[in-house]
Amino acid sequence: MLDAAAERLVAQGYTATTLREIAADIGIKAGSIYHHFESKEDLLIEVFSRGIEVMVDAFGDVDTAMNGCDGESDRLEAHVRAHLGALFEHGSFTAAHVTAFFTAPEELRSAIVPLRDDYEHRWNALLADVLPELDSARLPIARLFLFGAMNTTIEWFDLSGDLGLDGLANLITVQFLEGVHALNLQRSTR
Amino acid sequence: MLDAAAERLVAQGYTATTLREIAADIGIKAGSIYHHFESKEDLLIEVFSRGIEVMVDAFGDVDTAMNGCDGESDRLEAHVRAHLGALFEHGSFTAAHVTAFFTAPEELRSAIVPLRDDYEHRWNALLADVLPELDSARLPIARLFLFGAMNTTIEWFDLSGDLGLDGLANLITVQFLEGVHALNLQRSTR
DNA sequence: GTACCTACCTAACGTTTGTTAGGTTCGGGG
DNA sequence: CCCCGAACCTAACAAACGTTAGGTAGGTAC
Repeated sequence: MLDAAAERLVAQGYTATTLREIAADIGIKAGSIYHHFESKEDLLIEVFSRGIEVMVDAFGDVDTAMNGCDGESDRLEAHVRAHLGALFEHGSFTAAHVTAFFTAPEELRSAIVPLRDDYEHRWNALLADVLPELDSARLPIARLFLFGAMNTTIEWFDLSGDLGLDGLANLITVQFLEGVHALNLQRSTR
Repeated sequence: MLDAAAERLVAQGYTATTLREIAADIGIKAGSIYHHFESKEDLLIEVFSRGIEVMVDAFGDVDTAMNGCDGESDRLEAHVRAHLGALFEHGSFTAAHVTAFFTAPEELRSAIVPLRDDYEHRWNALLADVLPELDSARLPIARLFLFGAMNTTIEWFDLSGDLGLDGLANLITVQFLEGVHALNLQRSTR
């Protein structure tokens, strides 16, 4: 049911996602949803929260898997890969979060913002490690550029194409670190 | 009235934007809108179209203003500045387009897509000029990265801050061309 | 003065939305 | 066997939506 809600969110945004549709998707009636959640807002808060949980978990998994043994740029690429994985490989929760979060009403958003902040802080810390020479005032901006590049991929990236998520992660990372010119060196650091 | 509709679109997305609200914003009643437009869809198609018009016009103005006399990276930066200007300085049409387009129903979107394609082709041509050594298969991907960085600025950039749109355009351009490391060289090419 | 047009309003229509109250089914525990 | 709770359904509610028919005010043209 949370999966169905997430997919509707991706396709239609907050307001256009109706409880009757979600219910129909899983073969029940709209009123039955209220046995599990107190309201539409309650249900979709859960969806958005899980979207962040998936991202945070993926981030943490990478951190524990590679403890300081690899190069910094490989470490960054692994985290980019994990973020893309959250977007494309772990259901629609993260995709729903990224696409529909800003279509949700303010009071719902403010309940989620603390979780978002936590994830953003992790990325800031990672970027501070990987790019120690970068002006700390520029660090959040660099992160936002990177997020922009990663998150808009849901609008165009074809999972079934030749590139694959590994290739995409490599492309985004080298482009981020070294600029467009480096885009020719495909899979160079792999 | 189109301005009011655009601002509602930015704040709430397609479905949550109601004709009664738009009408109230400009001091008339909902029914009166139908004297100017045939339907809600008709009205919002006009808003989305103008969002692209603003971008295309800004792009064209730069092209005519600087005919080959400047360096390629300055030319790119000028176009980035123009795109950001369309987002922040020419009403809410472009902002509405970028944020709410994907929340609109399919049949509306398909009426707008040709205009979007036109704008994207202009950028592809520009990037092919500025980056002649870049693999042409990677060119649309490079453009999407750049669009991602530029368009997500509406979610975080503070127009009243110290940086300004000129500074932001410079930051995005050098980051795009040379990678994050270049972010320290603020306003270097100016 | 009459005719007409533009811009707006009023009042309602049918539909859809989130939500709720009350009822049904069914499996497991005492 | 009885009871209870979980999971679901039916049927309706008030509110809000896009949309429409018909009416009104004010200006312009002849």
